[in-house]
Amino acid sequence: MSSFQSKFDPEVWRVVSQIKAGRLMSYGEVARAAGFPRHARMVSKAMSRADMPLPWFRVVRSNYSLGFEKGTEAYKQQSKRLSDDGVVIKKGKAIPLEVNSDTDLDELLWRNSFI
DNA sequence: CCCTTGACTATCT
DNA sequence: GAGATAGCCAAGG
Repeated sequence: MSSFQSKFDPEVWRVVSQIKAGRLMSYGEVARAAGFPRHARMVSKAMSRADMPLPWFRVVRSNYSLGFEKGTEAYKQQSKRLSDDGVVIKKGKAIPLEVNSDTDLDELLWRNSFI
Protein backbone atom coordinates (compact mmCIF):
# COMPACT_ATOMS: atom_id res chain seq x y z
CA MET A 1 0.00 0.00 0.00
CA SER A 2 1.37 3.40 -1.00
CA SER A 3 2.30 5.98 1.57
CA PHE A 4 -0.38 8.26 0.20
CA GLN A 5 -3.11 5.69 0.62
CA SER A 6 -2.07 4.87 4.17
CA LYS A 7 -2.67 8.48 5.14
CA PHE A 8 -5.59 9.26 2.87
CA ASP A 9 -7.77 6.15 3.10
CA PRO A 10 -8.39 6.13 6.88
CA GLU A 11 -9.42 9.80 6.83
CA VAL A 12 -11.85 9.18 4.00
CA TRP A 13 -13.31 6.15 5.75
CA ARG A 14 -13.72 8.15 8.95
CA VAL A 15 -15.58 10.98 7.21
CA VAL A 16 -17.83 8.71 5.16
CA SER A 17 -18.68 6.49 8.12
CA GLN A 18 -20.04 9.57 9.87
CA ILE A 19 -22.55 10.53 7.17
CA LYS A 20 -25.96 10.01 8.71
CA ALA A 21 -28.89 8.33 6.96
CA GLY A 22 -30.74 10.74 4.72
CA ARG A 23 -27.73 13.06 4.43
CA LEU A 24 -25.45 13.30 1.41
CA MET A 25 -21.88 14.46 0.73
CA SER A 26 -20.11 15.03 -2.57
CA TYR A 27 -16.73 13.43 -3.34
CA GLY A 28 -15.16 16.85 -3.12
CA GLU A 29 -16.72 17.58 0.25
CA VAL A 30 -15.48 14.27 1.63
CA ALA A 31 -11.98 14.97 0.35
CA ARG A 32 -12.00 18.43 1.95
CA ALA A 33 -13.39 17.13 5.25
CA ALA A 34 -10.71 14.45 5.24
CA GLY A 35 -8.05 17.14 4.92
CA PHE A 36 -7.19 16.55 1.25
CA PRO A 37 -8.69 19.30 -0.91
CA ARG A 38 -8.73 18.69 -4.68
CA HIS A 39 -8.68 14.94 -4.17
CA ALA A 40 -12.29 14.23 -5.10
CA ARG A 41 -11.25 11.67 -7.69
CA MET A 42 -9.29 9.73 -5.09
CA VAL A 43 -12.25 9.38 -2.74
CA SER A 44 -13.96 6.69 -4.79
CA LYS A 45 -10.77 4.66 -4.91
CA ALA A 46 -10.28 4.95 -1.16
CA MET A 47 -13.84 3.79 -0.56
CA SER A 48 -13.41 0.78 -2.81
CA ARG A 49 -10.36 -0.15 -0.74
CA ALA A 50 -12.23 0.04 2.58
CA ASP A 51 -11.81 -3.02 4.71
CA MET A 52 -14.97 -2.20 6.68
CA PRO A 53 -18.56 -1.62 5.57
CA LEU A 54 -19.17 2.01 4.66
CA PRO A 55 -22.28 4.00 3.64
CA TRP A 56 -20.56 4.72 0.31
CA PHE A 57 -23.95 5.24 -1.35
CA ARG A 58 -24.38 8.50 0.60
CA VAL A 59 -21.54 10.02 -1.42
CA VAL A 60 -22.81 11.59 -4.64
CA ARG A 61 -21.56 14.08 -7.26
CA SER A 62 -21.46 17.78 -6.58
CA ASN A 63 -24.65 18.26 -8.60
CA TYR A 64 -26.45 15.56 -6.60
CA SER A 65 -26.48 12.99 -9.38
CA LEU A 66 -25.32 9.50 -8.40
CA GLY A 67 -21.70 8.47 -8.72
CA PHE A 68 -22.31 5.77 -11.33
CA GLU A 69 -23.69 5.85 -14.86
CA LYS A 70 -27.43 5.38 -15.05
CA GLY A 71 -28.36 1.87 -16.07
CA THR A 72 -25.38 0.13 -14.45
CA GLU A 73 -25.78 -2.38 -11.65
CA ALA A 74 -23.88 -0.08 -9.33
CA TYR A 75 -26.31 2.75 -10.08
CA LYS A 76 -29.28 0.54 -9.22
CA GLN A 77 -27.59 -0.58 -6.04
CA GLN A 78 -26.93 2.98 -4.97
CA SER A 79 -30.53 4.03 -5.75
CA LYS A 80 -31.88 1.20 -3.66
CA ARG A 81 -29.67 1.88 -0.66
CA LEU A 82 -30.55 5.57 -0.83
CA SER A 83 -34.27 4.87 -1.05
CA ASP A 84 -33.85 2.69 2.04
CA ASP A 85 -32.60 5.88 3.69
CA GLY A 86 -35.72 7.67 2.51
CA VAL A 87 -33.80 9.59 -0.12
CA VAL A 88 -35.82 10.13 -3.28
CA ILE A 89 -34.19 10.43 -6.69
CA LYS A 90 -35.94 12.89 -8.92
CA LYS A 91 -34.77 13.90 -12.38
CA GLY A 92 -31.51 12.10 -11.75
CA LYS A 93 -30.84 14.09 -8.57
CA ALA A 94 -30.72 12.56 -5.10
CA ILE A 95 -32.73 14.69 -2.68
CA PRO A 96 -31.45 14.56 0.91
CA LEU A 97 -34.08 14.32 3.67
CA GLU A 98 -33.51 17.88 4.79
CA VAL A 99 -34.95 18.96 1.45
CA ASN A 100 -38.68 18.48 1.06
CA SER A 101 -39.80 20.43 -1.97
CA ASP A 102 -38.51 21.27 -5.42
CA THR A 103 -38.08 24.88 -4.41
CA ASP A 104 -35.97 23.74 -1.46
CA LEU A 105 -33.76 21.71 -3.79
CA ASP A 106 -33.28 24.70 -6.08
CA GLU A 107 -32.44 26.74 -3.01
CA LEU A 108 -29.90 24.13 -1.87
CA LEU A 109 -28.23 23.91 -5.28
CA TRP A 110 -28.12 27.69 -5.49
CA ARG A 111 -26.61 28.02 -2.03
CA ASN A 112 -23.99 25.37 -2.80
CA SER A 113 -22.97 27.18 -5.96
CA PHE A 114 -21.97 30.21 -3.94
CA ILE A 115 -20.08 28.57 -1.11
C1' DC B 1 9.39 9.43 -18.09
C1' DC B 2 5.17 9.92 -20.88
C1' DC B 3 0.41 8.67 -21.37
C1' DT B 4 -4.00 7.17 -19.91
C1' DT B 5 -7.56 6.47 -16.61
C1' DG B 6 -11.01 7.60 -13.20
C1' DA B 7 -17.53 6.25 -8.43
C1' DC B 8 -14.63 14.34 -9.86
C1' DT B 9 -15.62 19.58 -10.41
C1' DA B 10 -16.13 24.22 -12.20
C1' DT B 11 -17.01 26.85 -16.05
C1' DC B 12 -17.95 27.84 -20.33
C1' DT B 13 -21.36 27.20 -24.86
C1' DG C 1 -29.89 21.92 -19.42
C1' DA C 2 -27.04 18.89 -22.05
C1' DG C 3 -22.16 18.85 -24.06
C1' DA C 4 -17.53 20.30 -24.33
C1' DT C 5 -13.47 21.82 -22.07
C1' DA C 6 -10.07 22.42 -18.85
C1' DG C 7 -8.30 21.58 -14.30
C1' DC C 8 -7.34 18.25 -10.97
C1' DC C 9 -3.97 14.28 -9.00
C1' DA C 10 -2.60 9.50 -7.69
C1' DA C 11 -1.88 4.97 -10.02
C1' DG C 12 -0.61 1.89 -13.35
C1' DG C 13 1.17 0.49 -17.84
